[in-house]
Amino acid sequence: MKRVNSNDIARLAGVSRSTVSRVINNYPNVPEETRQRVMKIIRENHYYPQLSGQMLNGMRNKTIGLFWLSRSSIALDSLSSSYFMNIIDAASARDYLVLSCVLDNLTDEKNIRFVRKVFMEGRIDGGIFIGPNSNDPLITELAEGGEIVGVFDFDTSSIQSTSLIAANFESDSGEHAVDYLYKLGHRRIAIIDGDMSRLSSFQRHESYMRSMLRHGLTLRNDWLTYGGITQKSGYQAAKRMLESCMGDLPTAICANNDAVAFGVYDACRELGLRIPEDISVIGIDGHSHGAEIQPPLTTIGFKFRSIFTSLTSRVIDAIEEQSDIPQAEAFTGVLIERASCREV
Amino acid sequence: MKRVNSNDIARLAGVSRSTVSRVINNYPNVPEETRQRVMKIIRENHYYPQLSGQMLNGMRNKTIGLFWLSRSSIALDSLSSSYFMNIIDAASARDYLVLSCVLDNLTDEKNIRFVRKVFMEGRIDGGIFIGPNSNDPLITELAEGGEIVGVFDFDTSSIQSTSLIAANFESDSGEHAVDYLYKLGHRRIAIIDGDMSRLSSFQRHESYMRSMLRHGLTLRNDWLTYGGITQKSGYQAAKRMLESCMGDLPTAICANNDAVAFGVYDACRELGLRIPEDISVIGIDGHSHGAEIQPPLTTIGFKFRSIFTSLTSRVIDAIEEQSDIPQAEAFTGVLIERASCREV
DNA sequence: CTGAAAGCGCTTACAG
DNA sequence: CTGAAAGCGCTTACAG
Repeated sequence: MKRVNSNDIARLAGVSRSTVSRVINNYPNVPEETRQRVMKIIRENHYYPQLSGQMLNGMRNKTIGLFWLSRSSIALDSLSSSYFMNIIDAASARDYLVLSCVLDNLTDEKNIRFVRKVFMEGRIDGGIFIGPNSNDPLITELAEGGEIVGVFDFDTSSIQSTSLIAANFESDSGEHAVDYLYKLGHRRIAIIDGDMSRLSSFQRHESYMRSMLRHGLTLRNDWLTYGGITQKSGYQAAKRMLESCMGDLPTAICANNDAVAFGVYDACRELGLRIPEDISVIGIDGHSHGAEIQPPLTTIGFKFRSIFTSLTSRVIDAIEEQSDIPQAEAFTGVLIERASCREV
Repeated sequence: MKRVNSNDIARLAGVSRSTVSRVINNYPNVPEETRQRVMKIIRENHYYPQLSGQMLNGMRNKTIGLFWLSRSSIALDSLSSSYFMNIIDAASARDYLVLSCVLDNLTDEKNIRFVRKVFMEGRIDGGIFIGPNSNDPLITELAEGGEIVGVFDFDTSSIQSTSLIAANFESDSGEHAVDYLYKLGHRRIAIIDGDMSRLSSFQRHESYMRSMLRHGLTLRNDWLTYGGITQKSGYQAAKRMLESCMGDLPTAICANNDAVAFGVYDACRELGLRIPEDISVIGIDGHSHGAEIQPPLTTIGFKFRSIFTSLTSRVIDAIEEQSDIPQAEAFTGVLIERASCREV
């Protein structure tokens, strides 16, 4: 059962393959009558132009690659699954498809070769990376090689290539968090940092510090600790930190993100600390789970749908060679005041 | 900056394009020395064969389409996000990529055309559908047209095409649930059904009934209700059902799946019913969230990773034209006894 | 407005 | 073991 091709359609419609192609690609110089006739034959015979033929002529694939890094942190996270949905939706709205890949890291030679291959084989018109280290060399290499690359949470300052497109968090969410706690009367504030190789974690760290210094608060070593970006790492960091200063606790904890804050909840529960009675907790992200947990988590919330829609659609703009595409956009967070922080 | 092609490699290596192709495709009749020389040139020049050229010669794409149905029920569900991961992993282990599409339904003409197009354009070698109605005509059409189609939770009994591959739940999970409650002494058992157009919901319904009848239990209309497959629909169904028989409550509720069970929890909380003191609840699925919720949910658990790995790898087997591929596999659930059911 | 022809990048009988 | 040639299914200058 041979699949019908443009030759068959041409013959059946009594035109040349050129004309069939013109109809398919909506060339203006085809009389309406011819167009209708050809379209009818196409429909009747269930003809679908083969992508491979089209691509060989330099046409676009209409596919973007989605590269998810650090599987462990996203596996069971509803926030990631909605990221994913947002990207598919945004691509779909532009008539693009999404090829999804999950990678543990971008450092193994095997993974690097894999990503290069996906780009170079002509499978995708561009790619989006979620969760890479800031300044990852492969991403830079691809962008400088002219590939269209979108990245969530990436430092573009050192890269000139216009084919690198980023969507980032504002750089001062940490300040908002500390300022809010300060306003509630907190002076004894602990900080759990994330993964410092990620732009957002680094920026949050820096902006916590800025606000602490601005308010003249003491940066106590036993109240500062490195965590990670997962709930588990937040739990471990909080437990370690709180146990080390049990007689002299902070009154509030800034968690690098909401998942880490959930980990802080776990640690507090285990140590018998009530939130917010004994200790206040503030996150950053606006994870939907934060509204369901007890007590509901106060956080700096972001509109992830907008972030990913913007990123995806700018990547597609770049693929379609539009001009004046903003290379990096930083999104603003807003305080979502729930019940995990109290006045002191 | 022209991309290097097989001609360039041939010239640089002092061989013909035929030989370059033979090296790339691991033909046996190439002397090791030649192979090495060609490979070296390929690496040095960062040559990647264009997929479109290869496909035009009938080679495989090494891509499978993943069609997620009923977006609403999967959007924020960690179970779905792990389904997804399992499929990508299983495909990746076989060197296949996954093109992901999300669709509300398979009934809109627009969606039907979209799916047909993805298959027919030659983008994918086969596809996997998650969450379609049992007996969906499009899936039947594709399979009978010779496309390789894998489906999760699908009735294959009326379809002869060997290119249709299914992974299903065992048909008697409902019996396990009711039998367990019976063993705990429950005689007043309520049932919340799911979406009867899905094979699993229908089978669970039937097997609840079977067990109820076998034990001689009364099927009371006010204790039977239709729900859906989401937490929200479970909440609504449970609330409606419980409110309608407040003076004469069942002692246990069988929820069509774990998400529905979570909805039952919500309804019970709202109505002031304690689980399991006032009413026992049992789910089906083995959702990880069930272990975290209070009280931890007793359920019939499935190994989703195995289900999706099996489905994906059988689809790839079919793509690669292997023989004796099991067309439908039914997976067995095991009782996970937690704290939501008590003895009466 | 339209067709014949060239060409995109590959693979694979075929012939040697 | 290897190359020249045909061909996969399309699009697009080009010429009319």
